[in-house]
Formats: sequence, structure tokens, C-alpha cells
Amino acid sequence: MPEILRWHAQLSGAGVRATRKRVQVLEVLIAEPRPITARQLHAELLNRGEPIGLTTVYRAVSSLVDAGLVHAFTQAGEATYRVCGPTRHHHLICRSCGLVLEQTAEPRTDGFEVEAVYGVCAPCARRALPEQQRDQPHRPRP
Amino acid sequence: MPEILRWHAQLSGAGVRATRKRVQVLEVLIAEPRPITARQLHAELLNRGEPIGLTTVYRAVSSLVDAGLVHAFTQAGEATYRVCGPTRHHHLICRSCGLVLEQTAEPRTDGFEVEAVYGVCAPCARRALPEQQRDQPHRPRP
DNA sequence: CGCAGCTTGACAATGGTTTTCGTTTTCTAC
DNA sequence: GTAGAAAACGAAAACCATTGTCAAGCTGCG
Repeated sequence: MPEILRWHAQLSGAGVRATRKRVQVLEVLIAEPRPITARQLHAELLNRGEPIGLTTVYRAVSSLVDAGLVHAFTQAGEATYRVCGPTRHHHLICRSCGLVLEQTAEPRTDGFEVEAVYGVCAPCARRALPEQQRDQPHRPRP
Repeated sequence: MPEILRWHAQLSGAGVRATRKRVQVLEVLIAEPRPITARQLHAELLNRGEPIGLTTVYRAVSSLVDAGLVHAFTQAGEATYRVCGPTRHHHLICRSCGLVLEQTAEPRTDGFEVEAVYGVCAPCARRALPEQQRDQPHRPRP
């Protein structure tokens, strides 16, 4: 199924009209390789010459999340958004660089239905603390 | 090593004094089986007849997180806190009931250093959607 | 056309968290 | 013990992401 048809199917399936503003928000999200905040979305749309209100951006991403086209993350205490595929999956999110990987394998650790895994990706882990103590528990990196 | 000595060792190791207020905050956290918010911590301390300011609670949990005694989570958009063990580990957090499991095994999915895994625990998963469609991608449960 | 209902956006309100700043407590040196 | 310095404390204000309000605009349908 072509992407654009899938969008409309998923939107209407969730009772959400594919309005101009919502599609514009979705287009920005599709172009972004990693999760961005509502304010960044808003700024990017204004950059593109598309007048839109911040309130509308918040409502659009909310609709898109409800429709299953977009996934919401929490990074540094604020919500970020990114498009995600239609099949069941979970995400690996690097707390340091913001990289997101979609994983289709089902880990089911201890019976958990895993939705999001936060951690530090291999390149960021190598970059940080290359020679310092490594066995400290959960010291947040600056 | 007795718990109380470990606290002091970890606190002083992070350059944090084991003051009366911080110890009281830590005691409440130790008694709580799952993560609680700063406001809940504050209310519980007032309940116990310990006068403390909300600002101090925020600063105390921040110090305790820095010292590695407490781990911070994000649930429903606000920060929650819970004591955690001294050894390297990660957490499984149920988005539905707030249950937290400490895991010491290293999953290292795709080279990630896993810190926190958000999902739905088995009892909550059984309770929700027992017969409805199960293969929807990431539809947030109400 | 004309209505009903969804959508939009400026503005206000909310609420968790942090900053400010003056006061109090704690630690260290004597 | 006492003094002085540094850290901790707390009330109030500031901050800021997010949500609510409400009037105006748009869309589809009879």
C-alpha cells in the first residue's frame, strides 16, 4: 500500500480528517530522522512559510498519535514525536543523541509487552567515559 | 555493607551531605514500592509531621539521583522517583500500573546500554483488551 | 443557500519544576 | 565551645511546556 493511502486509511480509521494542517505536520515529521518537540515542529512549519498556531501543532500530533501514525517519546522532560511504521514494534531511544531504532522482535522480558527502551547507543557509549569508571550505576551523563 | 553505611558512602562520594531532610526523603522513598512524584513525597513527609518545603524535596531527590541512590522516571509527563540498588541494572516500568522491576541481566540490544524499559506488565496486559484486537501498533490505552 | 459540526488560532490558564534570595543549619578550624 | 565559611533550607516568584477557552473559519450535506 502506498504511504499516502496508508495515512488516509489510518487517519479515517481513527475518525480523524486528513486536513491540510495535519498533513503538513505529518510531512515535517516524516522528513525528520529523529524525534522533535512540538515547538521545533512549529518553528519548522513557520520556516517553510506555513502559518500555523502552536496549539494546532499540539492537537495535530495528538491526533496523529491516536491514529497510530506517530509515536510520542519523552526526552529530557518534554514530549517528542516521530513517525513510526504500521506493524507492531517497539523503539530503542538513545538518551544521548536522540537516535531511534525500530525493533520488530518481541523481547517480552518477564512477560512485559515492551514499548520503548531508553538507553545509550553504542557510539555514544564509546564516546562517553572511554577510560573512566564504568561500573557506576545510572550516573546521568552531562 | 549495611544499608545506612552505603547511603552515607554514596552520598559523600557524590559530594552530598547526609542531612536530616535528605535522609527523611530517602526514608520515604525506601518505604514506597513504586515510583512517586515530588509532590507525593512532600505530602507524605508532611503527613509524618516533618515540615519540609517542596523546593527542598526537589533538591533532595536531585541530589539522591546524582548520588546514584535513586532513579528518576517519567510517568504521564511528570518525574517520579524510586530508590535503586548499587549494582549496574536497568528497570522495567509498567506504563499502566507503575510497577517497577529491577533487572540485572544485560540485554545490550543492538549495542544499546539499556537503562529503562517502558511497557505493560503481564497482569495489566491481560486485564486490558482480553478479547479485542491485539495487533494494533502502539495504540495508547485509556 | 444554510445549517451543523469539525478545525483553527490567539490568548489565558494550568501545573510541574526551577530560580531567587534571605535565613538557618552544618561542618571545620581554632 | 565558639567563630566563620560553606552548604542547605524555604517562601515566593519565575519559568515554560502543555492544555483549555472561545470566537472565527472551513467543509460537507441536505
